[in-house]
Amino acid sequence: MAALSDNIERFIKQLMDEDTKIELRRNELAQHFGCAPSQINYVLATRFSVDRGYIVESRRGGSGYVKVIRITQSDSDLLSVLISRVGDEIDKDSANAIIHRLYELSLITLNEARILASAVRCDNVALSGRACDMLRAQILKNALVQVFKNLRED
Amino acid sequence: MAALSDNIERFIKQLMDEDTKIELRRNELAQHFGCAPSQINYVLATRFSVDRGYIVESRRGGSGYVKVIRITQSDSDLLSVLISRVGDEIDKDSANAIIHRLYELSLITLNEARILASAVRCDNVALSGRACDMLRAQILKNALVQVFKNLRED
DNA sequence: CTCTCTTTGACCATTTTTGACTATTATATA
DNA sequence: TATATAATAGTCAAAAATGGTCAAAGAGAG
Repeated sequence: MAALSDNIERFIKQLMDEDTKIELRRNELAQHFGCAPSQINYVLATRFSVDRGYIVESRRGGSGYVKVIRITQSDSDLLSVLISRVGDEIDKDSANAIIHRLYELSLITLNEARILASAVRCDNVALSGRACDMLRAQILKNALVQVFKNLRED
Repeated sequence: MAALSDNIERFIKQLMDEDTKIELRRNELAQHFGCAPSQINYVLATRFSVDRGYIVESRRGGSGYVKVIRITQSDSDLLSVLISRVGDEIDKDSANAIIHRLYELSLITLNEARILASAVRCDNVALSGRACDMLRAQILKNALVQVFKNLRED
């Protein structure tokens, strides 16, 4: 069995037992487990992905950190549904429909919906239809993650 | 956990809580935080930039000082200033500084700031630096218009 | 034996912190 | 008044403190 990764995963989940958000020091953690620091990244990438209901944020440099945030199960389900719905490219109408839905579910406010819609408009941008759809998909997916992250933090 | 710079930033902002203008002694402040005086310059440069809505003035020599001034502007002025600041292309850090400023001015909420920042990230997008900066500028300007439109409606 | 998942390590990127050297200005002194 | 001195602040590059990436080696499961 792949003990190390599982142990690290368990350790992090224990830390999160009561809180939905914790802060780690990558190097400390690696030292604690006597492994390479990049091992921590591996665990975060494989066990704490968005699909599994987690969001990871970090900052480098002096007093840098790694934050792990848990989103609720139902939120995470919806999030992954929406993300796969968006896919690699999405046209403007479908994007707007998704934004509208988020608004109706009260997951975002009217202002947020408008900002999102404007971000996803992609007109005035010198990109051909296909490239535009791909770009829109990327922006929308980034924003979706953000929306759900916000939900957990409030 | 919080970095020295973060603490100094917070300290200065507390001093400015009610006033739009304060005066500091660089060396005193450095001593208070037990750090190199140039650390203060670092904080001023990274956290109190014009993009973030501050102006810093100083004078050397006997009874020298450092003044920090928060820029205040009417909304409509601000919109045009920001739009021309964004221009036809803008890098990520400057864009984030502007978003941060909108948040500090309470013109957008934290959630909105995050959505905007994510929309403007442009990573994962197969675009070269220059094209990316142009795209970012376009998205940001669209969103700015939206933000200020929303303001008028509330 | 092969395939996949894990683990490591060398190299990269970012942010903060410090220090040596420089520039400016008020004030005391000749 | 001219000059020296002390008191400030600024600059810039190096060092320190983090975290990230990616490809290759290792280990287990079938």
